[in-house]
Amino acid sequence: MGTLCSNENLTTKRNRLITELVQGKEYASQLKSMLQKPVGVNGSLSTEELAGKIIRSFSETLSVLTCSDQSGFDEVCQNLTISCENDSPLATSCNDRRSEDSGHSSKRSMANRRGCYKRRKTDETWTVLSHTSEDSHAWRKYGQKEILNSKYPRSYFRCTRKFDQGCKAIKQVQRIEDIPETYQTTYIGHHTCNSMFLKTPQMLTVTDSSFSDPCWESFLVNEHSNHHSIKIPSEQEQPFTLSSSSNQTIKQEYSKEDQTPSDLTDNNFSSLDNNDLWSDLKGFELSEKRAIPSFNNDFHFFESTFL
DNA sequence: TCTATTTGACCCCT
DNA sequence: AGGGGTCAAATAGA
Repeated sequence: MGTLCSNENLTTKRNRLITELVQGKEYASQLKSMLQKPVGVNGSLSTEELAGKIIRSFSETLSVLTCSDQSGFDEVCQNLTISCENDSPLATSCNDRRSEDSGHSSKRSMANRRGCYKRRKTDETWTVLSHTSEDSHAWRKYGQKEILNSKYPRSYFRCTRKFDQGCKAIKQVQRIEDIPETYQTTYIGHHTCNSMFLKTPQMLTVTDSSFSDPCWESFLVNEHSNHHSIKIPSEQEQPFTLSSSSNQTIKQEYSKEDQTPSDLTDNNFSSLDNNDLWSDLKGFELSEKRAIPSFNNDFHFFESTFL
């Protein structure tokens, strides 16, 4: 991934994004065809291989968008009309002071800490409401806070891979008092750790109960640009079990984890029409309009991004 | 002993 | 100034 963050100019990055996304779409289309006619379609790639390629495509795309070349990322964000709220840099040398401190037993002086604190809200954020605060990723709680006018405290989690793989994903979980047994989970930043890729194939397994659960509710709150638009999924977009059963292979985080690019699209769709990248993407649109398999939110959102 | 969680304090941001 | 995000020592648990 690190090699992806070289000094590519904006045009190069854009082309790479387009290529990756178009490729991913094509793979998803193939996958759908294979699922419809599972026996001996084309005889080329297996469903697993296709799924892997799709995942890889998204990963490449995300890595381009979130690479350490902050200026490039900002440019891409702006061209995507994403409000990244880039008044402050996302990743400064001080942004992750804990990692700098890891291994140091002595307490840092307050003078050294001053000015190093950076809020993470400038990262891409999205919010999910669900009946559980759990998901497929390994999180480590690092704080809890009583929130004003809120009955329940807010818990703060970071990815357990933060130190060994530098994953910057964090989440905040707060129980909603108005809605029983419902948690609002705010994810900040994407997982860059490998655990995501190791677990991803599991998202293909969905239990029937997860589809039929009448109590299932989940929707996203896009916080870009402070536009808190709520996306209420269709029935097809309710594929994941939110129960805290032992089978945790399917969790909502898969959907929101990978749907972020489309999340941007869903909520900022109109604004994209006027930028070059969107025009380019539309230009790449395949002639054959296919529905992406609904068993997977990721694919569905992927489709909605481009079709 | 190691790892995870709790919790009070610190500090940034609005 | 105060709310909220993070740190890190203390504590709990495996």
